[in-house]
Amino acid sequence: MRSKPDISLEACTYSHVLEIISNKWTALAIYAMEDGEIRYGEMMRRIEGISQKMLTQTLKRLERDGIVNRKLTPAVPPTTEYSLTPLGESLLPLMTALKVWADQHLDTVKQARSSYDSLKS
Amino acid sequence: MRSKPDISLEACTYSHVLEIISNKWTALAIYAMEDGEIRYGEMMRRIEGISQKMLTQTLKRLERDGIVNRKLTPAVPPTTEYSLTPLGESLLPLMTALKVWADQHLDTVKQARSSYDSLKS
DNA sequence: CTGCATCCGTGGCGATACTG
DNA sequence: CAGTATCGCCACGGATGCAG
Repeated sequence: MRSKPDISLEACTYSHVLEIISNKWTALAIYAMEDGEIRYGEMMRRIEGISQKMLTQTLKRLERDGIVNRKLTPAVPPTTEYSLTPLGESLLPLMTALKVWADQHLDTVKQARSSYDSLKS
Repeated sequence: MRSKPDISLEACTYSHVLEIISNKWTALAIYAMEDGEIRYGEMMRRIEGISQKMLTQTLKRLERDGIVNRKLTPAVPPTTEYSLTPLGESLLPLMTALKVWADQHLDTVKQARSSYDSLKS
């Protein structure tokens, strides 16, 4: 019996979720907002090593996906508050689950890597 | 008041998990193995659109991370069976959680995207 | 059958400079 | 303060050909 392809990128829904949250800075941006509203500059200061360009780009994507709310106050100087939408907050349990797995198993992964690398050297 | 960065890529453990599972074909490869051992060629046939190079590369990474087991039978022609390790199986609940979220909220994301795009056009 | 080697295009990301 | 614009690097991934 020969099988036809039954696993596709389009049909695999969790691949699409990963597209949303797997960008380099996305998880950190969400993490910065989990306690409520936060200003652009405050995020810059809290997230180590992020550039203005990447913060802007990351937030824009999240806003487009309906995960983040952008509240602009046009004054001089202007202020912008970012916060999670209900949709964004629904991601938090997922992130937590990832974190739990990480805390339990990341050491094992690191060990597997180093033993694999030492064998192949 | 916090003025120092307290969120970093290194310290954020779920960023590391994402590095493991967020490659383009990784989720699909794991998905193909969730029912048990499967041969290389069988995976090629089941996963739509994957190339040999990417399947090999994906499996190698997963093997290095201790997520996948590789059982080579050197015959003519050779056969190779891939399967999830216990560590790999511990990822399945995570994938399921992603899938559940996807099924519940992916439509909302798509709507948010199209309404965002129509506003910005 | 199960890979590895190579070329190459695309896009993510960083650094820097500029603006309302 | 909160962005935009531009340049350049490099890893990811696709296509193709070769090998044990």
